[in-house]
Amino acid sequence: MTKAERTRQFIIERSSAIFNTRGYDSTSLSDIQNATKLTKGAIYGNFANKKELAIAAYEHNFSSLMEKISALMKHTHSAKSALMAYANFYVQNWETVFKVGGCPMLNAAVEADDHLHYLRDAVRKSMQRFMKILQQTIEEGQARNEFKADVNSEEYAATIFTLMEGNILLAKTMNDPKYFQISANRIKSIIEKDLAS
Amino acid sequence: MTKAERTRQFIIERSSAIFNTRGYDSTSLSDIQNATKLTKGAIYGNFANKKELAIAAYEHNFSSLMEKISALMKHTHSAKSALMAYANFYVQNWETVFKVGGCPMLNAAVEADDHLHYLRDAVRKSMQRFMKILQQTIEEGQARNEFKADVNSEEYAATIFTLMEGNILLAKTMNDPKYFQISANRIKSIIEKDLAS
DNA sequence: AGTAAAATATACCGAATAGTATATTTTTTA
DNA sequence: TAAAAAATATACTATTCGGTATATTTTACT
Repeated sequence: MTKAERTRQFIIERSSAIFNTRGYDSTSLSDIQNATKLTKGAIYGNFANKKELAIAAYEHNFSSLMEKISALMKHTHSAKSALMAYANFYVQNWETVFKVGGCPMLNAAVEADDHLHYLRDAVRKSMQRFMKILQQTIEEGQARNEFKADVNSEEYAATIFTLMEGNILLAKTMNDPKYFQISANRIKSIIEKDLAS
Repeated sequence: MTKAERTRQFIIERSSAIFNTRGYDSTSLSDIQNATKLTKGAIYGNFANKKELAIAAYEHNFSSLMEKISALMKHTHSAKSALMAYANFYVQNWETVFKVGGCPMLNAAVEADDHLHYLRDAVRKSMQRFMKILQQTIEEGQARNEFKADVNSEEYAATIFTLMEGNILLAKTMNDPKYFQISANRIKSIIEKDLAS
């Protein structure tokens, strides 16, 4: 890893939480200078412009969250417990996630979808990637006869994702983590009543 | 209504969609000048600063959406159909809502909860007000023996709200209205299987 | 170790930002 | 309709914005 590559990574790591909390548009270069204690020369020597850094920061924010969740999901022995690992993730880790601004997909999507167009592709792809993992988990459950074969895996993946994102919004706005338990219970109920064979 | 009151209302009406689409922080005074064809003198003669206008614009965005939805809910004859009127609102009206930036609660909450603190109170109160309507609808259903008496009305209100907001995020990001039907079906299922007595 | 190349710092640019003081116009009221 | 009051336009702050050209420093290689 060259010096530039290390600096680039350093800038991403130091600025990603700021982008996630302040927003990708409202985060300024002086915010990044402050966080990194680097000058514009160093920043613009490693990124063509703010957009490029914003996209890199988003990818970093998304990846680090997704890795945590998918790691928890992989440590399970059934499709149900994998889905519940996701559902319970925020019950246990909401404080850590909120400290760096909350769910990157939620935050970036709101900015991207009719304002920061340059972020749209990255947000869309990452959201698709995330839901695909849920869908595959459901399909693995179906392959093992743990889940019914005739349920629409894509639809249930979307429903679970929806419940989680909506609850993040609600819990964050109300500053009350009780909602995470509600959504986890709801997801459990959906798995047991609709998915389980 | 004095001239100033009319102008104040005019500025709010012309700028509210811009705040909702571009974001409350990223919307600039020149955006507002453009939309109203008024000068800074007129704008600052009617609002102390951008914050005051942003809050007024948010209240307007929220109210106009809530009025539409609660009007549809009131035209129904049962708690179930009232809840379904909400669930189906976006199935039918997503294009109109998306044209002005989507759900004001979703958009403003993301900005408010750890950045634009001055918006936090307004967003929190409006979200609470909105969920309270859902909760009251459920409780009315319970009073009429349409719904089970022992279900937690607040919890189910939150779940339905969560499903809707999560789906707005998903449908808007993916630019695909199919998700609204999925959430409407899910809410119907919850009503029939969990709430209905 | 010395030197070329790469990386970073410094000093600047023009444009846009929110906000204000004052001049002008429009509205209201006597 | 004339004068007072209210509302709006104009012209101007100081600051911050993203970005760049160039000087300086640090890194990497011979």
